[in-house]
Formats: sequence, C-alpha cells, structure tokens
Amino acid sequence: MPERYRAPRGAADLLPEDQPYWRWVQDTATRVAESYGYGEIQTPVFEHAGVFLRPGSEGTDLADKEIYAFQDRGGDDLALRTDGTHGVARAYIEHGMSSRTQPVRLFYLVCVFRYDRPQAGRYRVHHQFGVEAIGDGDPYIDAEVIDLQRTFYEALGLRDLRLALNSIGDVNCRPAYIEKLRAYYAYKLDRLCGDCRRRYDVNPLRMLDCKNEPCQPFKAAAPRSIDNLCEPCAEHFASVRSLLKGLGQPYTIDPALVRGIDYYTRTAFEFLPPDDEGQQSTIGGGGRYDGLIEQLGGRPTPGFGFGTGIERIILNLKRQGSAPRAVTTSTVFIAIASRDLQSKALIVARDLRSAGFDAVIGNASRSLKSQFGAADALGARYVLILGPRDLVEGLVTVRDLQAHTETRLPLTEIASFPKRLNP
RNA sequence: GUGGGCGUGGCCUAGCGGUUAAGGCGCCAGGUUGUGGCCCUGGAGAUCGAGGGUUCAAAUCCCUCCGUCCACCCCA
Repeated sequence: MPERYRAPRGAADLLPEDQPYWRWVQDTATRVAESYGYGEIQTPVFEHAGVFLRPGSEGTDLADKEIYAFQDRGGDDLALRTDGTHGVARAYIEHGMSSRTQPVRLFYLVCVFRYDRPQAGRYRVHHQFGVEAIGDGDPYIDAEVIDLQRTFYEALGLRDLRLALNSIGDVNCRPAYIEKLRAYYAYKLDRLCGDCRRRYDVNPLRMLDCKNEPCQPFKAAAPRSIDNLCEPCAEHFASVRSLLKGLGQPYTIDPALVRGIDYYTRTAFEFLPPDDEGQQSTIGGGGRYDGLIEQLGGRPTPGFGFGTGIERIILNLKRQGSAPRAVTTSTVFIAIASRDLQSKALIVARDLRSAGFDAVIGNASRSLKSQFGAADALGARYVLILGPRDLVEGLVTVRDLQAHTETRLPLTEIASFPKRLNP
C-alpha cells in the first residue's frame, strides 16, 4: 500500500466551494488598492535568506524560529518569504524604482510561510494582502495607507474594527528609550515572569505587551515610547494623528503595541476585531520602515506599508455572518441520451460557450435521470437534451430547471435559446 | 518549544469490554427502456489514527507514537 499523504501541518487546501470568499476578498483588495493608485507587484515565493536574516533581525521570533530556510541544490541559502515587504523592498532596489516618481505605490496578494504551531486563525502557509508606499517619509503617507486599509475592510462590510496606534521611534531615539525601559525594569526583574526576564536582554520592547499576571502592575507605569520620541519623531507622530483625525478615522493609542518584525520605525499600527479576546486576533497591521531599504543595500529610503491576513478576514466575515454576493450563472447542462452523441455534445457545448454560456457535459453512460441530478447538483439553469429522437428532426429539447418549462428547438438556433424560451 | 481536548466509512455522529461496528448526510442504482429537486427500495464504502500491552474476549481499559483542534509564545 502506498503511503497516503495529507497536506502538511498548517497548510490547507482551498476547495472550489471556498473560492467565492477568496475571490470576493481578493477582488475587493485589488479594486481598493488600484483606486488609490497602487499597482500590483508579484515577487518570488523564496528569496536569498539574507533578505530576511539581516543584522538586527535576530532576536525576533520571525527570524529565529519561524523562517523556512533551506539550501537549494546549488548550495544557495534561500528562505520562503515570511511577509510581503522584504521581497518588495528588494525588488524596489533591484529595479531602480528610486528613479521613478516617489513614492512608488505597490500592492500584492501573496502566500507567506511561518513555521509555527497552527491554531485558530493561524497557519504555516497563509495569505496576505499588502500595500507598500516606498520613497516618501511624509506622515501623509501613513495616513493614506491606513485609510486605504480601513476602506478595504469597510468595502467588505467588516465594521467596528479598532485601530491601535503607536510610535516606536527611530534609530535616533529608540536606543535611549530602550535603555530607559531597561533601567525601569532592572530592579524589578525578580518579580517578573520568566518570559520577561528573557525579553529583558533580547527585546525589552516586548515586555510591554506581556500578558502574564505578575508583570501587569509594572507595565502600566513603564515608560512609554511616545513620551520618549526625539523631536522629528514626535512631530511625525503628531502629524499622523492629526491627519487621521481629519479623516474621521478613530484610533486608540496603544503604548504596548510593538510589532514583531525588526524593521519598523516610528508609526506602528494594527486593526483588531471589536471583540478581540483572543491573542492572535490581529486582522492586519503594519507601520513605517524607514531603514529597511538601506539595510538591503539601497540608498536611505523611507517606506510604509501594511499586511493583512486573508484567512483572518474571512474568519471574521464568517463570524459576523457576512457572505459574498451569490453569483448567478446560466449554466447549460448537456445531457446525452445516447453514448454515440458525445462527439456532437462537444461541438454543441463549444458553440454554447462561444455564445457566452457556461456549458457542462453529462456522463453519457449514466441514465438521463442521473444526469439531471448532476445538473441540479451543479446549479445549472438549463438542461439541453441531446438525443436521437429529437436529432432526427434536427431538434434538441431544452428544459429550464427553474421555470420547469421545456421547449424543442432547432439545433442551429441553440445559441439564442433563452430568448426563445423566455420571450 | 510548552500545555489541554479530540481521533469510528467522503462528512457528522451512536456504540465505551462480549454475536457479522449502528444511524444520518453524501455517493451509486432501481422505482419512468429520453427527463431533476420530494418520496420509496436496494447497493457500495470502516485496517474503529498507528504500534504495543491487559483480558477467554478490546472500537471500548493501559502505554507509546502520530495526526488534529484549542490555548501559551508570537504573529496575519
């Protein structure tokens, strides 16, 4: 017995019946992004591992334990993409996009890979819709992209999402802030949870969103990054807030919002469902990454973007009972009464398709009754019966499954039969 | 990486120590030798997740492993 395989852990199949949701979300994403002037970009599923594993990326879970890295047969170190931003940034540099009109506005719909234990709303292969505006550090861009994201959610009917906003400073002010944070926690370490003691060394910012009970009292009084921004960062953040206010875009400042990817600077944000009880409920998030392009060998170039998880969007759409609008089709099912008419059926089906119908051919070795059953299961509107009895007169029978009516038509006129059937 | 729940035909579920593992959905066929959705009848389809153990006897009890789901970590 050959081994029976199943999809690898955390990797799911998307069956035909799942597609309406996916199409809906992806079509909406494309439409909204293009309406803001963003152009679609596709980058490879894998990159040189160094694109993701840069100096500074160590200490993040994403780089340390979630990356799918491998050597190919030629010995190159490659890695499956963990997000969309890295590849886009690499492509921006590689294709000299800095000589295009700035900012370069890009969007993508991609699958990304993270080695992690799957659970509700989390997979090892998941899909993201993302947007990147590269080459303009103006706070206006932050507001535009956040606005785009909310517009996208609302176009899907995802309402009441909460926007959590923070600023984590830049290379000029963050080191000092981190030291301040360390100083604050230094003499409290023995009262913190084990995770936080570990974070103290590796990534002190992460201590801010610890959920363990012993650490809660200290979090509230911890120094906040927004109170420790350098002047340019503070001005930037104030502008972003002012622009969001002008847009009527509600948000809450979340001093504990620290994003897990190393390249973020200044603005960081997340969209969360209104009832966000779960910890992995973030629907989408992003921020500014003014150092990334430079880290990848480009000239210093600011960037801003978000990524949002399609699986989580669909999860939330289903939770709130939203469904894609049903598509009405007019499929014609060709039932074959006699096996020697298969060749004829192929031709008739082709003619119907070029007349704009969907046409599906029945299994000629099955009874007509069975073929009608198949037409039903398919949701076909019409069944065209191809049988010798009609054919000797050059006719076919067409049954309307919805109207329960039936007509015989000349074979030469089938392309226009609905008009003849429902004048 | 850590913890917990669950693994019975394609799907959902009953059985929880003792004759050929039961039902529903779905699938196939017949009831109309050229006609659907309802109904009736019949049929196919199960190494009871895998391996080991206890027992006269195990889907049922024990152990190990695997898978899966949920939670933690973290993130979309």
